[in-house]
Amino acid sequence: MSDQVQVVHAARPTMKDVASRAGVALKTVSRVVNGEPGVTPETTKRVLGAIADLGFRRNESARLLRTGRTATLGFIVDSWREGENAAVYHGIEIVVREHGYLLYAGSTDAEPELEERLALTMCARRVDGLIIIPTPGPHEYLRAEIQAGVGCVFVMRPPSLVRADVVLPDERGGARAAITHLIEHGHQRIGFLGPPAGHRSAELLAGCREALGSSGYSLVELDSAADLASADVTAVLCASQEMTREALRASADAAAPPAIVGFGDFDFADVVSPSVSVVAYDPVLIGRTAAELLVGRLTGDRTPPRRIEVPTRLIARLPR
Amino acid sequence: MSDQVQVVHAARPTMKDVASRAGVALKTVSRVVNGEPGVTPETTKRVLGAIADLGFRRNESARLLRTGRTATLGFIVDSWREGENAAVYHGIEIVVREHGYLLYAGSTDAEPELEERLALTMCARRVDGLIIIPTPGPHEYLRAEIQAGVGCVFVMRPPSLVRADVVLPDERGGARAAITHLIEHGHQRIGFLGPPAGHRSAELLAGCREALGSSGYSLVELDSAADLASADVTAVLCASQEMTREALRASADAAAPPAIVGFGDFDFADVVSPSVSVVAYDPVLIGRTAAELLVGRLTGDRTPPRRIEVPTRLIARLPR
DNA sequence: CTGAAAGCGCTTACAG
DNA sequence: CTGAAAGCGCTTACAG
Repeated sequence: MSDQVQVVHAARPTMKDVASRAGVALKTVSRVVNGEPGVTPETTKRVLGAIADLGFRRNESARLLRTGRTATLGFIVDSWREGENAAVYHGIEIVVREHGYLLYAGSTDAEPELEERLALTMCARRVDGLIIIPTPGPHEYLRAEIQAGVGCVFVMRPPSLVRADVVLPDERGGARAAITHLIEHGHQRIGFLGPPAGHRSAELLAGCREALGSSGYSLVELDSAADLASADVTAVLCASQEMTREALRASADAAAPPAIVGFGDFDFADVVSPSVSVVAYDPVLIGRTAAELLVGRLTGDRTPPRRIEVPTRLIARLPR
Repeated sequence: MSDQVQVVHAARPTMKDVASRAGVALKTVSRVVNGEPGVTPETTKRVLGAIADLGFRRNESARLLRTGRTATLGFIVDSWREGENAAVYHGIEIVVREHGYLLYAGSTDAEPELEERLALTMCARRVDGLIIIPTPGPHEYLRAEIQAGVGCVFVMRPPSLVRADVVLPDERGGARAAITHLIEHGHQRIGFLGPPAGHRSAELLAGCREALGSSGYSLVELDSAADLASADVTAVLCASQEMTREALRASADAAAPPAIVGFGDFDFADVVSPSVSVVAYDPVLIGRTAAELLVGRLTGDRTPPRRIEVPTRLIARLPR
């Protein structure tokens, strides 16, 4: 795993080097570098000169070790294949940048073991906090770290076996809006295309049932787009971008394709065929919200763990 | 910028704490933690016991400071909006994980100032190397860092004003294949939709001209998809996903839409309408290649800077 | 087999 | 206004 050879870098000048070149004590260099008051303009100039001559740049890692914090957050994502996740990242970064943090990032391919390894590695580097799009696995391994003061915010899905903040889209409300819209357009037998288990499916199905109420109309659960034709539905709600894509492929050559509603907007949504409606939400906002919550935790917010739902809205598109 | 309040973490046990609890010297704890030979099974057991009792986890940041390296690379991306970039990231991560590094990541919104700030911040933390999808701005600011031993590999675009490794798709070859294909299908007046300046456009246009040769057929440069109709072309090559999307939107209601070829594959490419062909390349491979090159540099590869082109291939799709 | 000392590059807490 | 000492949490180089 660690097969690096020790590389001989051109030696970097340190504060000690600057001090001896300027003919002052280490502490004086530190004062100048940190802009602390109480240094003669003359001394300051000498130090600044030495810094420039040597091309000195303070080693932030050393400073942070002494300071006790790392000014670093970690972002752990289940997969870079989901288009939304890069947008979540972007939202996190906006906040991170504002507050002077740097971000470790890593992905897990939805494997619990990789997630644990990555999260604990980041904790061993003493990140101040972690934002995680969790795998379905258990998360007790984080308890000791949370106890030790590491902030943890989950995104898109709640974690299992640990109490922590979570920020996600209002899936239930989105599903309700989708089903209501489909019913209004005359659909009475609607398919649901998504994994049989998992948080997303459970929430979406709950929303669907709420919207169906006592209408008597039926919801048909499908695990594969291949079953779309035989299921005899006139519309389908897809749980993810991937499912939406599968439904589109399966319907490409259909004489009467079903009305497709996808959960989550995507870049080419307005130019696919057959046309799709989407339950859109703002993944950038999810990232921002999570990061702001985390920064709040790190700066003293001791209120109980929160669950924040970001609104969804239906973007309906008629058949082209 | 840095408005964090110092948070009181539950004190983390250190090696010193473990040592005193186990009744041994610090160095012995270090030996056990590092699996160094020459410790009695009995002593080992005592130390391990103390570690477990205290919930000790070695502070990697402290270890790395002493060691002189950080086992950290940085990835700087111009934008998370380009779908390919998350895939490049994934490729980098595969290699990073294998070699036991951790990755700082950040985006620049294609702003040179942000890139410089981010890169120098990472360098101040003493990253071992940097992988950068560069903004169009100048990159001399990196010279001192490269001199000091920071490895730098650029991706997707070469940097300006600094010599360094670069990994990118074979844009010219891709454009050649696209134009050749279009000519074979009877197109004689072909549009090019892309920014008027920049590396990508220059390479693509060069490839187009090579393929057109002395055919006498014409290439029409367009900066906006809105000009597509009036330009009187029967086909168009789009320089990026964004341009492809614009071309699709502009052609959605056209009676006779142009044949569209997009540079860069994307998730829904097979279900859009009108249909598009794409010049595909593997962004994951680009990331892997860049990371492997960088790791090579960090482990002693002193050969001159390289330019590596990853192959492209045309995925042709007939009108639906 | 085990440990006391010095040091990575900085900051903190005190003196002068 | 300036500096010598101690320390952040580890490892390195040496002794015993």
